[in-house]
Amino acid sequence: MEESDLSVIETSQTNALSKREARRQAILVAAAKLFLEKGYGATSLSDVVACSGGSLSTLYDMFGSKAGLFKELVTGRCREITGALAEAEADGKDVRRALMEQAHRLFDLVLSPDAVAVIRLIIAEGQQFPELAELFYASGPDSGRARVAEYLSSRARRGELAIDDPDGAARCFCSLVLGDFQMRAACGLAVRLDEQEKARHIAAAVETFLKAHAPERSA
Amino acid sequence: MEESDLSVIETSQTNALSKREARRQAILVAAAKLFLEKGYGATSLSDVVACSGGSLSTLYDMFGSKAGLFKELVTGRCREITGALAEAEADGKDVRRALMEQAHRLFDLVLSPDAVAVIRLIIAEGQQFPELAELFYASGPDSGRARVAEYLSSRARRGELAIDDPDGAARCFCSLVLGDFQMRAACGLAVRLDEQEKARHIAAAVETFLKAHAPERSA
DNA sequence: ACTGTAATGTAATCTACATTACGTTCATCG
DNA sequence: CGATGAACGTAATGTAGATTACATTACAGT
Repeated sequence: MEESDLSVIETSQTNALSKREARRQAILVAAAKLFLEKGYGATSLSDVVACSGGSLSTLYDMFGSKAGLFKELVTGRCREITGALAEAEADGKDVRRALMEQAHRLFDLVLSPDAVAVIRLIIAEGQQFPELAELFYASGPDSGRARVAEYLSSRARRGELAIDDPDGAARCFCSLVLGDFQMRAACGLAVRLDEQEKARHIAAAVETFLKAHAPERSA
Repeated sequence: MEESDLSVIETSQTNALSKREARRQAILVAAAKLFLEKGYGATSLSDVVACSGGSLSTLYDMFGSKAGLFKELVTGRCREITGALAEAEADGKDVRRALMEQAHRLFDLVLSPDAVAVIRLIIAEGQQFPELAELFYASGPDSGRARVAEYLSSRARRGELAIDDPDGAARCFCSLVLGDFQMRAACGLAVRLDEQEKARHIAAAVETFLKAHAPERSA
């Protein structure tokens, strides 16, 4: 029975599943909007349902509790956000250009409204959900930093940079690029930087990094 | 009547005031402990009173509301924390030494449990209390950065550093020193650094900064 | 001692949810 | 068609906590 008419079963099941999946997504979208915008405590599940359509009962059926919905939401957002870092592949370019591009990517990603809202939530609810911070850091900043460190190492091996502690250098690079903008944004302060100021800041950060890690001329 | 026996009036008034003041302080201390430790939402005013002694009525009489108590508490903490930066005065020392000392001060201050708890609260309740972030940044990081910028300028004028944008350089210095430790701490992740690692990190930050801003030899 | 004022303790009020229960609707499947 | 189970909507239920009201007490100034 399970094997014979897969097609029929599949269509019906995919219909059912996709319906359920659609509800699920709708709830997650609504929850994202409300949680990220108003915070955990200030968002009621009735609000979420009012915004997503569907019923409270379904929400409880799917997520079990407010905390369950929240955790699912934040972990999903973490994956999305940190996934956006993966596409680097700048092996042929010269170091300055590669670092500039990486710096822009990093800056834009970390200061995107979504990422800011997520980190704000993680900080705000860190007492109740300590797992979230660990998860976020492991999948985001830490793996990103490791990638940067690896890149720096490879360039150091070719003599294009002077790096003795790749991990420290990577931290240094990220810190220079991000400055205190992330913290300011997390605090809710408007980070007002037009494109020109942003470009100037990033260029300065990269130049500082390069100057500090320039290979010795006489060696 | 007002002028004649000031002393008597004063003693009685100071007694009364100091009593009131004592209550006030007790409440603020208890509130600090609970708010900083458990967060705004998770702390009830009954908890505060239970911890401070006195009565709920007095609390309301003095602070008007939960939000009022919170604001008073956080602004007070901001003043205390940021006040601790003021004593620099390192004019005779050489640049490296002065920067090292400043870096240590900055690092210890920003990562002190109190400062971490305060910034965590500011971030968590930023939606409800946007003033707090502005106040904190104005009195803390911004004025601190300005002082660093001024110092760097003065050394640049003497040719001991190459600085074209003092404010940018100050941001750079602070970012290098703090790394992402502040954000990690705010997220509740344990920042495990023994004294040696800390010293190494700070030394590396200062060296990086100096290398990037060394005055040109051939000029 | 007498009075007004500030401080206390207790308990009532009110509101806002999280969570659960239940009766209804609707589509899918046999 | 009739049954099964998901999804729905609504309305309890229960709790927690902010805020207020009130009756009582301590105490300074006369």
